[in-house]
Amino acid sequence: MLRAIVKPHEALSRLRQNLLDPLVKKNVTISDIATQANVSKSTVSRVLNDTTPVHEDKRKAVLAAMKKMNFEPNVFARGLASGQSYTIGVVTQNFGSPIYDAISQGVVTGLADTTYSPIFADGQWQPDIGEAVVQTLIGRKVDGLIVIGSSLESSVLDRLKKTIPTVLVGWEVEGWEKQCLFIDNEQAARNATQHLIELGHTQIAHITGIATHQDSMRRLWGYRRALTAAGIEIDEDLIFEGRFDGNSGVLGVESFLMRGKRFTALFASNDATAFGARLALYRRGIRVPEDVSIVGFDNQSEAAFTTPPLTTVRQPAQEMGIAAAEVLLNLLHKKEFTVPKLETELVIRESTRLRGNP
Amino acid sequence: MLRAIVKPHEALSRLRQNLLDPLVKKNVTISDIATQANVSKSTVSRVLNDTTPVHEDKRKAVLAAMKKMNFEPNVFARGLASGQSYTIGVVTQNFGSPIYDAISQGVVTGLADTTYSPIFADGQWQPDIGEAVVQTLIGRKVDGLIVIGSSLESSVLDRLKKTIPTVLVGWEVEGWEKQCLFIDNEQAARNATQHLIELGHTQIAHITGIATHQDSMRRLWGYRRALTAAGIEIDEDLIFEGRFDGNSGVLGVESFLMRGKRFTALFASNDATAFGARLALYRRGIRVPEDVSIVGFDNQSEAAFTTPPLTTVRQPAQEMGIAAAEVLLNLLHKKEFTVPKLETELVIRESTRLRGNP
DNA sequence: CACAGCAGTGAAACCGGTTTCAATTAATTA
DNA sequence: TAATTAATTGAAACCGGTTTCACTGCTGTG
Repeated sequence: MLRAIVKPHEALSRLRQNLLDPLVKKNVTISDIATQANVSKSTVSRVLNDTTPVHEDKRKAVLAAMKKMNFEPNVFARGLASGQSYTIGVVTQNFGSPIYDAISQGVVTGLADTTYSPIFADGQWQPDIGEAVVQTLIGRKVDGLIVIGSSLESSVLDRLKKTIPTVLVGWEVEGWEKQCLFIDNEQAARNATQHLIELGHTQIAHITGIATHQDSMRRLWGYRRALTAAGIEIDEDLIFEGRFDGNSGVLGVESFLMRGKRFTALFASNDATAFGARLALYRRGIRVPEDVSIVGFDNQSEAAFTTPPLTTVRQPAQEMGIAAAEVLLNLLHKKEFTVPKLETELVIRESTRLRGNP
Repeated sequence: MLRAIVKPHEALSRLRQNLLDPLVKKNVTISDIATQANVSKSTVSRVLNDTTPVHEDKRKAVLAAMKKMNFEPNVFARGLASGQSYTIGVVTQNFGSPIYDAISQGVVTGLADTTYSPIFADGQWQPDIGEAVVQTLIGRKVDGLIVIGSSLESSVLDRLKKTIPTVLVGWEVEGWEKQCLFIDNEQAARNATQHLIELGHTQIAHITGIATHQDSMRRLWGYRRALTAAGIEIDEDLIFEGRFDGNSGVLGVESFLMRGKRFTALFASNDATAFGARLALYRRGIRVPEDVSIVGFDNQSEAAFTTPPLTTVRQPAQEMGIAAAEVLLNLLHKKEFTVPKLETELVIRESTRLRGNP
């Protein structure tokens, strides 16, 4: 016994819609499916979300109808009713920086084939912009947040923690152990410096990143620790405060040279800085690696093609992004999980070699 | 005469909500504002959207109430009712490529301070992925689309054209003149090659990008035109098919050298390729620019710090992104506008110089 | 002075889903 | 075989806005 369950007003509204705009492909709604499959809206919704058991026959009928009519649930209706948006907000420290872009790309990969989509926002290196941007994302009802780089102040973080599931990538924050992905910058920097020491260098310069930036501080710290551990006295004049960009590399080297500081090796806080440093040396006719060895950090794609190819620390950026997506997904589904340990790797290329005669 | 307009069920539901979850900051809705300002929901909505004139007194009352209660309209409810999402979908050719990232960044900038937010998706260089990704975005009810790079097939484009306001950036498509932003790749390539010719070079090699890619074809074409115009015969053996990456640069140069082809200058289809080429020359002990001059394309940030700094064609990537956002906004608001003309610029640095003795 | 026209407004329908609640039916237990 | 329990299911409320429609005063016109 078939029944045609059509509410008077629903039929009317659909009719009117079609009359007014006959060219528009009418949107298939859950009600259409219900009619087609001869069940109620409720049942269709149940099949859709798998919340309550539905008799196999009906389930099949519903699925068939959905397929046949090419049904796609309306995200707004769904969001309004359920409160979920299936959207993840991603705040990046800076759009266009190789390392943050790579992490972002990882997030995209990690979210592919899930029901969630990322929506990106750029913190532009400024915590207050970051805060505003988070606000916008929350206004857009994102289900979760991934914050790349130390783009927020701790007060904002505290608030976030009780507001919305959040994962931090690329920086370590106390109290966030379960939802925080980062590499051991200090150890990595130590390894990098150690590599130079093992090659016989003792006069090793360092150009830092943005001084207040966590990565920068830890890399500087690792550099110091390596030197100290090797019994090499730290010369503060061989440390230059940079800003993570090519220009800092140029300025740093210029500064050392103008002050007559001697050094046979240089550890740069990131690859961009290393590129700049390499250029400054080139300008002075100082050879790499014959006269000065250089180590960078990040292993951005260009590092393999500089002259000479740059020895650098590889960050598993892509993997971090993927892992961040996974952790957040687990958080959202309240599943148990452990935060993966992320390892860096020193990629030895041709910008470093045994120290020659001083 | 004040009236307390509170629907029984609304009051009840709010009460229950608060009882159940007293810690949760209850969401302020349009009804709350209506009650507070002593008007109807309709009026609040009118103030919110400025659709129908509202008496000044009431408007003020409503605005005051909204401010006082810190009201933010629910995007889902709004989207469901109005059909607008205030979201722009951005499909990029490839996440992580400097040039596309820069355009994306421009879009972000262009959309800042508007009511629209971008939501990004990565086409991963593959048209079919691009298509899927567009589908997802449409499923998310984006109000408009920005497609960066030639990431879609023309059949898909045709469909898009009648479905949703779309702007194309970084590629030219017939029939899309009013909503298409691109640079004159051919002219730019011609200028770049011309620059080499003016420096006295006649044996000028070229490494292309992905052969089927529009940018690549046009740059190749510009290269040919410049040579022909200068009366230089084109040597097909001096053209190598690359893939827009560093490795292509290495392979290209290796290929020329192994076949004993002589050249004193090289035009690379992009900077990444130029970097690779420069490395290959370095490996062979061939100097730049003394023995070989190199010109790249894109002016990505690293180009200024290579040894020597790379002469290259600057693309106004950021500006293109900004312009794309503007054009789309105008499209959405059905405003008149003209598509801005975007100019490239040859940035002459130190990788090119007068040809020495052959 | 009667009537058309317009600014302003509230009630209620509507957008398209989810979820609660009660009812129906089938299966299980005593 | 009667009573109880579990599995399914539909009706209706609800999410929070927008928009249509009808109605109230006022103003302008003849």
